[in-house]
Amino acid sequence: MLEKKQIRKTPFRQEVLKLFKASKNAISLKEIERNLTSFDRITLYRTLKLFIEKGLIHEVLHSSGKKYALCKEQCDEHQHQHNHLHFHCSSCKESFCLKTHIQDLNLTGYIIEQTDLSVHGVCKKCNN
Amino acid sequence: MLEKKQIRKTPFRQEVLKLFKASKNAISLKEIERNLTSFDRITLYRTLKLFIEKGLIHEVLHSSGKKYALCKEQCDEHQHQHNHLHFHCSSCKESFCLKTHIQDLNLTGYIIEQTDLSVHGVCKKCNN
DNA sequence: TTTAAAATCGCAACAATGTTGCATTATTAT
DNA sequence: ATAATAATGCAACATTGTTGCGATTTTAAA
Repeated sequence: MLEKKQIRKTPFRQEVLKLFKASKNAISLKEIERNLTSFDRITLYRTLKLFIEKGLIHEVLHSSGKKYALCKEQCDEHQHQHNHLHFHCSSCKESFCLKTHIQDLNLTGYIIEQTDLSVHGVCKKCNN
Repeated sequence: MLEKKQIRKTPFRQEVLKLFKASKNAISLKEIERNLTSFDRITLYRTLKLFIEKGLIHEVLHSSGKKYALCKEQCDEHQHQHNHLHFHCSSCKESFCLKTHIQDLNLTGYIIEQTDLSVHGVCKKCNN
């Protein structure tokens, strides 16, 4: 099992991971719950938290709630590698609106209503 | 007042708008509450919701909560103009992980730990 | 300016979600 | 097999999001 990300192998965690592997897209908490035969709300909460910390999954944010998805890249407990026009500083908690050039997204066929580019990290001020 | 976005002018709303104008960066709900002399939680909630609907402010999403900021562009009740690698379809509610070329963000001085590029709209399937 | 219709406010109440502590149970390594 | 360590499940609580409704305020028309 891929559980060798320093995550202890338990039946519940394996079941949750299985769900993620079977999902093509990001899934919401409710979708996860709906697909579990039985579950404890708190345990699931902690499982997702751990998976995120260990770099196994990452959060996908949108206005009406979070979704979760397997990390496609080499994420670990120190860093998630996924790509904001809003810079969120984990040190000072400020959110900076930074102007950045974003090339045209070639999303032909899609209707784009709103887009968000966000960056987490440490800002200039805190990086001193 | 800028309240001519079809928003009725009330003392409370003016006070909230004033806060936004005085804020250089996006602000959290708690920061708003902290800067109001007195407030009703529900009224504030509805005020923000209205401001967003009318295109006066927009949400800034990050993992540990939402922040809010004035819209810099010509947003209205039909569209917010701000810029995801995750595509959120408002029709089927799916979140697609789309591969997109993102140019280097020239954020020298910043430590980048995690970034998210997200797009809201209607996906190919639903746009038929 | 007065007044009536329409919208907002503020409160109660509740739903959903996030979080911690702790005793019990399961997992891992010896 | 067993002891140390971690995970589980429950209670309890905190935070946030949401609706209904009567009282109040705003707006616009008389």
